[in-house]
Amino acid sequence: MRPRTRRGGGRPTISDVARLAGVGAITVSRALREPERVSESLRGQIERAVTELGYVPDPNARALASARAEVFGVLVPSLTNSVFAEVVRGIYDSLSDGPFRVQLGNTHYSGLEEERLLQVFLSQRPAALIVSGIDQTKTARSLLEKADCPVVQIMETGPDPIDMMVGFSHFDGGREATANMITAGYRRIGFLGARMDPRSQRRLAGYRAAMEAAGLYDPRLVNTTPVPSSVSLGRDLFRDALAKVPTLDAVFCNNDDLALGVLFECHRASIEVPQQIGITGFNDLDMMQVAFPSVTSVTTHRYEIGCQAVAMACAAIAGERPEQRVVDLGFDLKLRESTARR
Amino acid sequence: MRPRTRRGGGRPTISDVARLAGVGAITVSRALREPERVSESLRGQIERAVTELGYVPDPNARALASARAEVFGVLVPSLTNSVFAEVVRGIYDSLSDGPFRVQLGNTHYSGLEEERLLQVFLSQRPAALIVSGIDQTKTARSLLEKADCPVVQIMETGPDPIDMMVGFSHFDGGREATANMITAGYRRIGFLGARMDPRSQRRLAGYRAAMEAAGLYDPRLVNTTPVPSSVSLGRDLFRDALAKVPTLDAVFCNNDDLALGVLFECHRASIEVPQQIGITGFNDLDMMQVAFPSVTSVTTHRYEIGCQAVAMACAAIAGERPEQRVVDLGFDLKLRESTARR
DNA sequence: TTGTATGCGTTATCAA
DNA sequence: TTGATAACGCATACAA
Repeated sequence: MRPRTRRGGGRPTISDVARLAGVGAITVSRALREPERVSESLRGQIERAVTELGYVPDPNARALASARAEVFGVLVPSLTNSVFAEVVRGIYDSLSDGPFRVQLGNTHYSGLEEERLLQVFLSQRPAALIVSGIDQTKTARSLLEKADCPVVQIMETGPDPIDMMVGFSHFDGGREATANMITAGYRRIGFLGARMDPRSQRRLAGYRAAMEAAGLYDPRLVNTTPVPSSVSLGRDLFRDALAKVPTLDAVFCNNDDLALGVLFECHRASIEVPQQIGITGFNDLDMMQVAFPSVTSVTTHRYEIGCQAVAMACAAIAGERPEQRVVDLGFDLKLRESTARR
Repeated sequence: MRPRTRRGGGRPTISDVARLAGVGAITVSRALREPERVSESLRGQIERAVTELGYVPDPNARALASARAEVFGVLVPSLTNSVFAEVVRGIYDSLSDGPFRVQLGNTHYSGLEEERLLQVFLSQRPAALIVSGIDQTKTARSLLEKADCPVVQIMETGPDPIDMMVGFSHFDGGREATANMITAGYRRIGFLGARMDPRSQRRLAGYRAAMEAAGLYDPRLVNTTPVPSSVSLGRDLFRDALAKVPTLDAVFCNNDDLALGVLFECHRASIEVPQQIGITGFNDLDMMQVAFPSVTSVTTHRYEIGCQAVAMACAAIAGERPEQRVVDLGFDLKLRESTARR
């Protein structure tokens, strides 16, 4: 019956450090978290003891004792969609300095999955939560409202934020992209959309608004599918659209993958871009400006959205009142060869 | 002086459930983790109590008490590189059923970053660790060897695994891709490489082996840069290569981004593919088969690597001895129009 | 199969 | 500025 058996596997604890430094455990704890509240002499001794023992705080014990984990819960609908991958990268990069870890969840574009993951995340008492979009289910929204931590909705702006928001207007993006093609002289402008999540729906709404304003809207021009987006799907949707409306003279694509599929299909079928068909994409991936012809697209500030979301959450954690709860990072319509008719 | 103040914010605890169900706390704990070890009648009462109270176990308390967090630490060099994004997706999907969470870290292709993150991850006592590549620093390798949890190295196979491995041979991939172009009749085959991480280096080594075997190797054919890969970089590297070796008649690209950049540049400069220039990529993104002309590439089983890594780690956690510690998932060379000369 | 006592490593509370 | 004590919520060890 060994009374001093350590279950944890012999890692040095805060008490070991305290003993070596000749101080109380709580003083070590403070020296680590709020160094300015500990006298300089003790601080030195403690730092030395920490180094000598190779002490690393146990985040689990810390979270249990303080009822607060140093974790940012992040919920995105997809890990491979490069748009979200870049947002996530922004979040990680912004958080890499501080004490916070990231807990990433993939909702697969499902509201129910989001609810489930929210429950899991909440059980850890995260320091902040970042969720994608503004269309949470009633249950999810309620969970987020009750969460006693900052919440940032990202990717979109809209009315009635749960707490804070960073994003841009997908409706405006769709409208401007479409309006530009109308200005360029295109008339039978099709809409190609995959997945059709809420943000895609709002880009479609923007397209429709622009088309109706010009008296050009025709429901037969709209081609959508719930299938996830891909380059090959862009090709297929374009073929369908062309078969349905042979007079089609342009397409606004839900995203750049689709646009690329359209571009390749035009090459293959010897359809001239931008003369016979104009193309506009969305998100402005690197390849769009390299493509031949280069493709008009809507630049979105994805990485920055991630950074801004973290910045806002950190400010809230620090107790600062944000000057604005909703931040619109906007977008930029990049005009390129694919819509430069004449 | 309230003796019964709860610091944790009033969430129901396992004791609350136990009291309501009229059993001991430890029985609730068991009913949750090993239901088969609790009698059916008690199990029913406990389940009812859990539901009624909305009890959710506290993962931090659980980790502290058991000296083991239900967390898979995953280290990848990039979050946006679609190759790793898909591996990560495989990991997440495979883990979504069980109790394990994912702790994802971005090493930015830096060995030092990897060491740092490893320290952070290890402090949580993860259930398993998944790391990318086989070129860990000495320190990192030592940390991994001392970690008392399963370790899986992914993306590559090689000798001397730390614990387990899932991947394929990048050398063979590069060699076969190159050999195919030689067979197709190309002679002045250039190598285009970005980032040049260890896996890229081995693909280059495979290229070189194939070229030397055919007596075609010429160092001036090799164009590499430490700059991260992108479509635009592919275009630039190709221009450089062509300027340096005007007789260039094919390129093996480190990855598909570069290959796409080459393809677009060929379109722009009216260089015929595959007649004047043959192109082979690596990874076989969806777009490669849709491109015009379609692009030969090496399919790698990224999603499956993630799934397999999780499966192996879970087996090890369950105490099963793996039949093989190193799993080679191979690759497939997809022959397409871009190398179909004649 | 079930329960009791105790420990996990840290921080909050309150007093000195 | 520093420290003693008592949680935090759960699981291990052992006994019944």
